[in-house]
This record gives sequence, structure tokens and C-alpha cells, in this order.
Amino acid sequence: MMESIIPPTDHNVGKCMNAILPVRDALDVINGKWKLPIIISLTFGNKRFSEMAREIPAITDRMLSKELRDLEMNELVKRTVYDSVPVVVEYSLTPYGASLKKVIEELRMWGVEHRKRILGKA
Amino acid sequence: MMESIIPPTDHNVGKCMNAILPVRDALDVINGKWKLPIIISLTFGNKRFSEMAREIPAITDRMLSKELRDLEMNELVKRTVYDSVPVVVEYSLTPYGASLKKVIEELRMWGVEHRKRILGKA
DNA sequence: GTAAGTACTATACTAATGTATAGCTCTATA
DNA sequence: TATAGAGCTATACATTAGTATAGTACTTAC
Repeated sequence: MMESIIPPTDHNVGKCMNAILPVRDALDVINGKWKLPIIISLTFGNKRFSEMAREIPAITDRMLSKELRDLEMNELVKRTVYDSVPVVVEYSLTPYGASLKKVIEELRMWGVEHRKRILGKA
Repeated sequence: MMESIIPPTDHNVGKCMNAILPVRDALDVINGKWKLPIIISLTFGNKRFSEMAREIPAITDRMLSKELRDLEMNELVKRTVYDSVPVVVEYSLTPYGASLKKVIEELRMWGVEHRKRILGKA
């Protein structure tokens, strides 16, 4: 199996780009270590800043703050300030942010298998 | 809609971690700007170095070389050297690398919608 | 009045990622 | 003999991502 020594320069360069470009568009929005964890945390309900800081393992305030701003700009996350007596700020997923659910689910399933694989070796 | 002002500190912190940790395991392997594009390019067939360098928009030799090494270490990509008369080096996806297909497909579909959304605004 | 919580921002730094440019060995081709 | 691939590696550098630590303004609880 796995023979080939390269097929006669096929013309799927276009096909290949058609697959790569949308994925790069997606990656531009959800890249980095923290954006998906933040989005995942919000799929479990609306959260305040410090709740998220507690729930997301090892994130610093600075990164949480920065990434929330990014996600808000890209309209994946909504920030709502309630002018209650100590001010309460609530973060929620927009429907657009929620549309990442299937991506996240596939990634999670793959990650579970990957971890099994790695632990199997150690 | 979208009322809430935060529900009474619910106890889904554990649930949340169970979702976040596998996704982070997955991200550890496929993070960065180039790994998925490289894998995608290989889903269209085995490739030589310079073919990939041509097919993947704007990648430099250095990054291609570095990322291929990473992917090889994580056993997503296989490197085969044929001792033909000019030496030919062929890269291919391992079955493990191919197991990312569904993740990539979801990401691609999301990316297509995302691009529509962005172009709709401009 | 002190501690602790909420929601951050500021500063300073390191490490990782990515870019630009060049060079190497080898071979086939003009 | 020079040029152009193939498959890289080396050097230098810029940019981005991420970490560590501290501090602010406000408020309620002890």
C-alpha cells in the first residue's frame, strides 16, 4: 500500500485552494489557545468575567479580557452591562458564536481520541 | 429575550472542563496558521515539498519545512524518501492524519458561511 | 477598617510564530 | 557553462501570543 511516487502533476491546485481558503477564514477568527475554550464556556450559559476566569483552566485576566474583546468585535460574543448597584457585566454567545457548536463537537471528539492515543503510549 | 443576569452559581464547572480539555488537546496538535492547510493539501493526494509550497497560498519554505516536521512527529504525516536518481521525497497523510477529515469539513463549512457574512458587510 | 470580590487595565517580559533573504547539493536541460 | 528545478537549511528579524505580576475603583461582608 501507499505506493505512488507522485501522480503526473494533477490539476487539483484549484480544488485544494477551495478547501484551504475557507478553513483559513475560520482559523482567523478562532485561532489561538483561548478563543474556543471561552466560547465553550459560554455554551454552558451566560457568564461573568470572573466566572469564566475560574472555569477556564489557567487563563489569565489579561488574556480573557483581550480575547473577549476580539470575540466581541467578530460578533461571536455579546457583552451586556447591567447598571445594577455593583455593575454586573454578562457575556453571552451570539447566535453566530453558537453556530460553532458542530465545529467544536468534532474537535472535542477528535481530542478525546487523541488523548487516549497519547496516554496509551506513555 | 436573552434575559438572565446570571443564574445562581451553577455547578457545571466540571462539565465545562470536560468539554474544554479535549478541545485543547486537539488544538495542541493542529494549532497555528499552517498545519490544517498542509493536512488539507495532503487530503488531495501525496505531495512533494515543492508541490505543497506552490499549492498552499503564501507559505514560505521555512514554515512548510518546520510544520511538516511537527506533523511528522505527531504522526499525522508520513515522510517517505525514495532513493531514485534525483532523490524524491513524498509526504502523505497517515490514517491518523486522515481522521481529521470531519473536523476539517466542519471548519470549512463554517468558514464558507463566515466569508459570506463578511463580504456581505463590505 | 480590613479583607475579599467584581471587572478590569497597565507594565514588562518571554516564547512562539511568521517573514525575508540567501544559500546548499544535486540533476537535468538548453 | 549557465539556468532552473527539487528539497531543503541558515540567519536575521518583526510580529503576535502568551505569562507574570500588580494595581485601580467600587462594594459588600466581617
